[in-house]
Amino acid sequence: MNETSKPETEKSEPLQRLGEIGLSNFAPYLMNRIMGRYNADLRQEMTGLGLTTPKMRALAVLSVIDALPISELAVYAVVEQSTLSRSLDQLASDGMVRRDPDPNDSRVTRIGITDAGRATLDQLWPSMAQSYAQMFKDIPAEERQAFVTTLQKMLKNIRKHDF
Amino acid sequence: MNETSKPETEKSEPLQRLGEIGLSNFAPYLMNRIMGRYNADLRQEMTGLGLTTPKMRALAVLSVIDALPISELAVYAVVEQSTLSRSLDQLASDGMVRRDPDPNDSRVTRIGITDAGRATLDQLWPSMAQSYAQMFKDIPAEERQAFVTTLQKMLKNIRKHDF
DNA sequence: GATTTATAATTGCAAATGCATATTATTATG
DNA sequence: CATAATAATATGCATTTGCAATTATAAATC
Repeated sequence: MNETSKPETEKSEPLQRLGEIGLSNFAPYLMNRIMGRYNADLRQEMTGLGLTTPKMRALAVLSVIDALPISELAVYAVVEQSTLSRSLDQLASDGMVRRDPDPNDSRVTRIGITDAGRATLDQLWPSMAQSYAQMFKDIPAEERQAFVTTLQKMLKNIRKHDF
Repeated sequence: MNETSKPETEKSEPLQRLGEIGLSNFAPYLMNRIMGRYNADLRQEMTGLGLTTPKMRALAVLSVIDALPISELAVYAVVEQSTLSRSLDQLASDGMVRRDPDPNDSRVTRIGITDAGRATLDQLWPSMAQSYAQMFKDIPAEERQAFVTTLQKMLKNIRKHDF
């Protein structure tokens, strides 16, 4: 038996509908809404730096894990492969990344972030950190940690790759 | 003094960088990545029903809160106003929503979901519920509840409107 | 080792997106 | 009560996006 805070009038249906759950209790809705705001807030800053969301994400990932194959970068950065390909065109022509051929597999292109790329990301980082702080305002460290732990489990549950 | 589970080698910097936090500890990254997968998984199902992400979100919100002004629907559905306007054109011509003039303010158009709209959403719902279940697989009810509670706080922290 | 199958990356193209602006209606101000 | 400022929605337009197909390379199978 699973206990709930308040006993419901009915036993659980085979499939509870969204109206019954309510938007504000439906985690995917809340997450989409929060990230929508976060990303929209950031877009403004990015525009000033000549970045789009995919370009920013690519740089952000590369600042942590450099020299990734494009296909892996697409997964980490959560950007469609074809979109990423074109974003990399722009980043490369702006001197923010390099395309290096993989020595072992000539199908693969590895992407490296340049100093200029890091510098641009550094300019954006304060805004990202600021939005991050705003998001977690008044949420105690313990709760934040628990939240991130749950997120890590969720990612493991739904990701298609091992990274 | 704030205590952490393990004492770090250094006192907290004025601005910790992403590389130091690590992607897998950075909540916005994890959330974007999880929702990216969730949305991409759903997109496939939606395509078969003639829906796009904005159209689906509009229907999902309307299934819970009907007769919303377009501007409010845009906030709830996390879709740009102009994008939503066009999505509603399509939904209306497919008979999934109605545009009703607001009796008190003739600038406002209120959107109502039709039976056909509900029926389409019902067809999609099993996939959404399935992705939802997959996301929270092996995560106990208590932890899910705590997670949602944190999300609700976060939304309150970053939203621009009172709803 | 030739042929099939699978993988990485790019590109053509139609559709979707977001910004800035236009249009219409409402509210606030002088 | 005329006029200016604000608000809701729609639309023009350039850019971005995602899907499907293409190209090039590698791995698997016969």
